[in-house]
Amino acid sequence: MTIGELARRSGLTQSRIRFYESIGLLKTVERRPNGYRIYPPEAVVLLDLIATAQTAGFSLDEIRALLPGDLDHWDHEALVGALRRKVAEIEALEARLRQSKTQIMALIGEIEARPGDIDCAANARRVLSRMFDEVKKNPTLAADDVRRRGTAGRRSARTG
Amino acid sequence: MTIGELARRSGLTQSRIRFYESIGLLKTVERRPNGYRIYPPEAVVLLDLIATAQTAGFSLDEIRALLPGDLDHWDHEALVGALRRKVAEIEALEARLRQSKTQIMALIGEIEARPGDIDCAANARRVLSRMFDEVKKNPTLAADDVRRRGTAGRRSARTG
DNA sequence: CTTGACCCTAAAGTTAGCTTTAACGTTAGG
DNA sequence: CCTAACGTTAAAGCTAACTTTAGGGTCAAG
Repeated sequence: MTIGELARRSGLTQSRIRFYESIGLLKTVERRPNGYRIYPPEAVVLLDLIATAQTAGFSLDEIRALLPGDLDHWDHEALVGALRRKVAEIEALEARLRQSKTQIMALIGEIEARPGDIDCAANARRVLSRMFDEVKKNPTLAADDVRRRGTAGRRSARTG
Repeated sequence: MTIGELARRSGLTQSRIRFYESIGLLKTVERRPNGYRIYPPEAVVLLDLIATAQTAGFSLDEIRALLPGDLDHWDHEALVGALRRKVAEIEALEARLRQSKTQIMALIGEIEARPGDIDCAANARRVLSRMFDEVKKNPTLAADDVRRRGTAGRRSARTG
C-alpha cells in the first residue's frame, strides 16, 4: 500500500510516517520504480504499536530500542524490564502530582481562611511565607509534568 | 543587590533571571550608571515564588497572568480560580496515568502468562491483539505527560 | 597595568516530536 | 492537454523554558 493509504489506516500523518523513517524508527521500505514507498500490511500494526507505546509513555528512543527487527521476535526480557521501569516512573510521577495537589489545595485554604478584615498585604505575606515553608520541606516536586500539555495531545491533525 | 547575588540567593541562574525579564515576567529593574542591574531584596521572594509556582505546574505564561504588579496586592479571585483549575488538571492527569499504568501492567501479565512452550510468534500476535483491543476501548490516554522528563527537572545548573 | 571576577547584549542552540513549506515529479480521469 | 490528487525531498519552523556563545565593558586587587 502507498503511504497515503497507510496514513489513513493507521491514523498517523504521512509526514509523521516519513519522519519515523528518517530517524530510523521504521526501516527503509521498498520503493516502486517511480520512487513511491510501498508498505506491507503489517506496517499498520507496527504504527499502531508505536502510537500505543507512546500513549503509554515511551519516548521514540525507547521504542526504537525495544522494537525487534521482526515483529514476531521480541526480546521478552528487555521488554518486560522496560515495562516495569515505566510503571515505576509513572508511580513516581503520581507521587509528585499528589504532592503538588496537596500543596495547591493547602494554599487555597490559606488564601480563603484570611482574617475577616481585608488586610491584603499582611495576608499576602502570611500566605507567601507559609507557601515557602511547605515547599522547602519538600523540594522534590513534580513541575515539568503538570505543565505543558494542552489537554489534547498533538495526536489530532490528519493530512490528506 | 547585583544579579549575581540574586542568582546565588534564589538558586536561579543569571541567564534565567535575565530571560524572565526579557519575556516580561519580571519588570525591568533599576540600573547602576554602568548598566548593572540592581535588585531590591524582595526580588528573592519573587523568584522563589515563580519557581514554586512552576513546581506546582504553572507555566510562565500562567504565572505572568497571575502575578500582581505589587506583591502585596493579589487578585484573590483570579488566583484561587487558577489554583482550582490547576488542581482539576492534575486530577485529569492522575486519571490518565492510572489508565496507562493499568494497561502496562496488564500487558506485562499477558507477556508473562504465555503458554509453556516457546511459541514466540503466536504469543507476540496474541499479546499485540489484546493490546490494541484494550487501548482502542480507551483512546484518551496520557502519553505526552509520562514521557519527557528525565526524573530530575532542568532545575539544577548553577552558573557563577 | 594586568588579571580575574563580575556585568552587559543579541543571537543562536537545545530537546522532542512532529508539521509546514517549497519546489518538483507522477498518475488517473475527463 | 489539463487538472486534481497523489507522491518525493530537504530544510525550516513550532513549543517551552532556558542555556550557550560571542564579543565586549567594569571593577577591585596587587
